[in-house]
Amino acid sequence: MKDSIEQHFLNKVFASSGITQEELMRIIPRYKKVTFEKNDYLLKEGEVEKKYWFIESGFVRSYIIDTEGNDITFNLYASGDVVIDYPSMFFFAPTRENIQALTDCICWEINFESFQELFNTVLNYREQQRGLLVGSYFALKEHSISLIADQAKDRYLRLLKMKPHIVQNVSLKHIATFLGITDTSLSRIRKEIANE
Amino acid sequence: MKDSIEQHFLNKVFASSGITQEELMRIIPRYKKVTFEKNDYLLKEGEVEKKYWFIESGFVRSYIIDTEGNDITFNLYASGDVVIDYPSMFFFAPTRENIQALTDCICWEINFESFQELFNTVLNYREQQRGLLVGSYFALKEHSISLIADQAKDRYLRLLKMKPHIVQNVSLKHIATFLGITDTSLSRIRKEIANE
DNA sequence: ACCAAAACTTGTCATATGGCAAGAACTGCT
DNA sequence: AGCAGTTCTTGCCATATGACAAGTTTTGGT
Repeated sequence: MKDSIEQHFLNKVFASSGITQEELMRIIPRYKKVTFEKNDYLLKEGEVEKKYWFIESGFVRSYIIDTEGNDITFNLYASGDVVIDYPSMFFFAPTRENIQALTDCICWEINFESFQELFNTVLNYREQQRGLLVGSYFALKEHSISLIADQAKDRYLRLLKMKPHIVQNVSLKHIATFLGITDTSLSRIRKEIANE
Repeated sequence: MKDSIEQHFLNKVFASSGITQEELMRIIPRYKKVTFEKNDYLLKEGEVEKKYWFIESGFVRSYIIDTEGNDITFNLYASGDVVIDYPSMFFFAPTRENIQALTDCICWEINFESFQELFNTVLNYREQQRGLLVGSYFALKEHSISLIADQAKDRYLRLLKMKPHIVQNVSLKHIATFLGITDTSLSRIRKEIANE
């Protein structure tokens, strides 16, 4: 059993999910504290890793290499976020993306077997975790709509508003590809905004 | 209880999910056959409709109106697909999109209460439905990557390969906005492909 | 503190795609 | 069959963004 200071982060994660103290006592021991150093990979393309992580501290990036060899950031994660490749976790499908620590990170890891047991036996955990999945879907949907409907500048302003800590802590080239543009264009957009 | 001909579609849907005959007998009565006429709305923006549908026949489109008033197709559905707005179903959040029948449709509907009961009591149903959600996430992810990484022409070719029945049955203006381009550009792309 | 590497900016020019408007082809209704 | 409305195509020009390359600034390791 972890000491109470270490549990503090997980307590926060599961707070306000309707999860009871008794359920918490079953859930928390299933999560294991792990650390990653800057540039470590949480997942590499082609692997099947049946685990996922909550980030307590640090920044993480997922990316793919497209058909022309370009490195494209698919998602950016910060403290409090869940890092999970759903197809890998649930379909045993090889990951299509690389997930890499941008900074040293403290994470809480759970493997598929533990997850599955909690999911099937703890009602509120099931609800909460399904909610995480729906939330991921929703975020991706909003991002995808933004890619179609908004100008690059508006996409950047939206990210700046929604996730200022990401913009402040991640290099512009990664933010650029996440927004579907080049670092050159992002640089010009930032200049334009600064001159307004 | 529906007659066996009507059940044929649902039997197919749940086949190969590890669902037993006994479980099927609990699941199938929860789905209700409903029909939509061309142009009927399954869901309208701002509503909270706690149900979802399997499409047995027909075509369905979801779309949003962006900040400049443009109608943008967000998804296209055909026979065998699930039509669901996850945030509405699970978060009780007002739908951000309109979902409309493009043709007359036969669908199988289940409401949230029935879904929730089956999800919490039928293990294989739970697995299968979670799989649907993960599958939706995966499809959206691939589409989103394609929006960033591929040229419009490649996105069109990809859709043509993956969902030829959609391309054949849905008007080009809807396909165009789904691909993130205008109908004008799609028309030019099609001409270019035809001349190859 | 110094140097190399990485990150960021800026210039020039190229290109994919959009906006608009006109015409052609198709569709559905009576 | 005929007309109206919709869908699709095409031409012209505008514009957002990309590609490449050179310069500047920042960062990190020793």
